[in-house]
Formats: sequence, structure tokens, C-alpha cells
Amino acid sequence: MLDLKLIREHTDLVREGVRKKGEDPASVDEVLRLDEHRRALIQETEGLKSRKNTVSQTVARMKSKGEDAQAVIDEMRSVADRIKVLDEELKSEEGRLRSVLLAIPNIPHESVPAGKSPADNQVIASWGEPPVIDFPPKPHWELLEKLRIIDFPRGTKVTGAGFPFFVGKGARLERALINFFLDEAAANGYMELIPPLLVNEASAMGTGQLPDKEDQMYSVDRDRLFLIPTAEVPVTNFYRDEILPENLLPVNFCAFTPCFRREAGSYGKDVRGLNRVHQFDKVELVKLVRPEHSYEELETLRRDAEQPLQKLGLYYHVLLMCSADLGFTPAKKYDIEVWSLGQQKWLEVSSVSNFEAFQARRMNIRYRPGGGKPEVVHTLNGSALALPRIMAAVLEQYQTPEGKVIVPKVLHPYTGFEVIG
RNA sequence: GGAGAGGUGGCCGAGUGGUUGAAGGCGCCGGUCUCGAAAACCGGUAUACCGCUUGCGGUAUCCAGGGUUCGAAUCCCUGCCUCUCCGCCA
Repeated sequence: MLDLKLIREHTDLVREGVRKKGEDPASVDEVLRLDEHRRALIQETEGLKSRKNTVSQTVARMKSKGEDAQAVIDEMRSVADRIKVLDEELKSEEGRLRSVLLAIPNIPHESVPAGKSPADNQVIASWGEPPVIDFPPKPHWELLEKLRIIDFPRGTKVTGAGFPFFVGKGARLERALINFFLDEAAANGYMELIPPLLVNEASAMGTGQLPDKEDQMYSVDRDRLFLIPTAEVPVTNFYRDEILPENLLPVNFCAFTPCFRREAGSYGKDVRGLNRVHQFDKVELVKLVRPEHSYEELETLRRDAEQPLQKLGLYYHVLLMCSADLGFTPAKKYDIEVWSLGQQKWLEVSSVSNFEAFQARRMNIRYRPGGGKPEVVHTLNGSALALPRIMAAVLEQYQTPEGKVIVPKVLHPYTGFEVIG
């Protein structure tokens, strides 16, 4: 959610930002119109309330003196009715304003390149070399089936498509990756959280899954809860509706969770094997920072997400997302993509974003700069990392001609074995 | 799941229809005193919105949402949460 004052005072800037994201800036003007009406209502209703309060005190004084206050009371009855009507109108007007405001995307940071499609994203960094092997590489779904380390058919039987079982060394490798990523994060100063996997509506609203993206989440209707699509949701909401002491910042959290995504509407494309599943493991990094530091923190976060990839020896590159491919909430975003040798294509394994105050304003997370007036913090997050595609890349890159897989060295202490197969 | 108790400011805690944004205490900030500190004393100490704008005025907020009333922290209804007992359970 954007700052209403920003929209009021820098309307053109906001319009331009919305346009860059490829959305219609008409809603910006709608906000201004609704806000003006809202303020007129506030002035009218508060004037009446002020009078009501004064008169109520007069009534109290008259009664204590034993005077008859009936005439005044009769008069106030109609004022009270009028207040009620106005309050209802104000409330619905504020609801309308809020919903329009919630539908306006965050505006891109000045360093974000303008663009019209994903083709305008810029590759700004890469690490490693394209792996070369002297035999035809198998895609990971062939490897994992032959090695019997991930079982899709039985997952489908037990739950449905996209809910695989990890089996034996597959399970162990998954757990090794989780622990490796968590240990890396801890070494970089992130405090580990194990959050709830179900969240309520307010939390889903806070990080922006609601109201728009409800159909991407599994819901437990009976209790009005949602299975988390990412640890970002519970972790970022940790401090919702709080004013943090200044010395708490920056807050650095890491969390491992399973993530649940319905992936409605994405069938038939890039869904083979581990490319896209409904339940997957992820280690997430979240930062709450002072506004003036959020862009340095974004670079730190990116570094912290990249580091484990380097230690795993995976070839990857970093994309700076252009304005059109930025998504609704971020002001700036990097995607990290790892090379899939078996599929000969890039797989997104991390998104690193600065949301500035956009999320924090919705969530009402503030701090006191210099002990003064509360100010909204900036929030950032990044995956470090999404497990299935890492698993896919590792299996493919470290495969042998015989169809075995060599476990990367950094994982040996975690797996307790060095070869699968 | 059943029965009961309760949710008041950063914290503790008073307040059961009328200047109560809310006594008192603690904490915190400033001052007096002191060589300095402690103690003591004095003063200050919420958030959001609206309006005029160095500052001031108004409105709202005593878990949340409704209701009764001229007037609600206080009365009524619903929800959420916490605690105690019983049941169930990893």
C-alpha cells in the first residue's frame, strides 16, 4: 500500500510509477477523488461530534444541579442520528478508498530499468561456468526415478500431482540442503524462526497474498486459515502492528518451511519433475530495516542468497527485473537463476526484493527514529533458497555417465554419504 | 469439546452511566540538588486522522465488531485471545 500523502503530494510521480509497471494510473486519480470526499465527511461528522460532547457535559451539569435538561436532550437526539448516518457513509467511503489504494502497485525504484516484458530484464551478474560433460546429460526426473530418491507416482496416489515423496538418500539430501542453507544464514547473522505453517487472513493481507492472490493459496476454510505459500508471510508478519525500538533494527530473520502453492493456471508448462510442485521446501531470508539503509541491505541480501550457490558450485546468473516484470509489491527485485544442465535452461531459485514501506505500511510495522515520531520500516526478503530446483540442478550437474550422482563436497558433513547410486 | 474467570496506557493497577485519554505506582525523558552519582523533589511522558500550521484546536481509541443512551472503560449481544478445572490427545 502506498502512502496516501505521497499520492496527494506527488501525484505525478506515482502516476508515472504505476504506468512503468504497466498498470492503469486512473486509480491514482480515483484515490484523490475519494480522499477529498472522505475529508469533507470527516469535517462534517467531527464538527457534530464536538458539539455532542460539549452538550453532553452541559446535560451532566444541569442534572447535577437538578435542572430539567429534556429540551437539550431532545435536540441532541437528532444530532446523534445524523452522526450515525454520516459515520456509516464515512466508513463505507474509507473502505472504498482503502480497496482502491490496496490495488495500486508499489512504484519502481529509480534504478529499475523501464521495460515492457520479461525480455527487458537485465542480466547483471553471473557466477561460474556452464558445466560441460562428455556424455548426454539426463534431466533430473530421469535421475531421481532411476535412483529412487524421489517418488512422484506414490505422492500422486497419496495426495495428488505435485506432492512428491522424498525417499532414502533423496530425503537425506533434501534435509542436508535445508541445514546447509540455514547454517549459512545463521553465519551471516540471521536469527532463525520456525513459524506457523498456517496463517490468518490479516497476515495474508499484510504481505499481499490477499485480496488478489487468494486462489494461489490452499485454504482451511473451516478455520479461515491459509497454508503458507512462503515463509515470508508468517515471518514478515512477526512484528505486525508493533512499534519497534530503534536498536532492534536491522532485523534479520531466516526460516525454513515447506511452502504450499496451488499454482492454478500454470498446468502444462515447465511442470515436469521438480520444476513446479505444489509443496516444496524453502529457506527464506527476511529483513526489516531503516528506510535509509534498505538499498544497501538489498545488496547484502542478494549476496547472502548467492553465497550458498557458489559453495555448491552451481552455475547461475542474476537478473535485474525490469519495471514490467517486477510484480505488484516490490520496488526493486533480483531473480537468481541456476543453470539446469539436463534441461538446458535457467531455473529461478531465488527472488530478492526490496518492498520499501509498501508491505510495512499495510502491516503497520514502525520504529521510532531518534525516539521521535514512529515511522514505517522497510521490508525485504529473498529465498535462500528454493529447494526443488536446487535439487534438480545439483542432480543434473553432478551426474555421472552411469547415472549416479556425486554429492557436492560442502554437503558431505550433512549427508553422511558422497555418492547416490 | 464441556464448565468457569478475565482482557484498562511501555509495565503493574484503580475505576460499574456524566469534564475519565483515563487515579495511583513503576519505568522512561528533562530539571533542581550534588564535585559526580544515588536518594529526594518538580515537570513531562500514547497513537491515528482532520483543520488552521514554529505551535494550537478538534475527533477517535480502555481486546475487536455491533447495540442501548442526550452521554459508555462502565450496561447488552457477537467474535477473538488468556487463565483454571474436566474430557480428548502427539
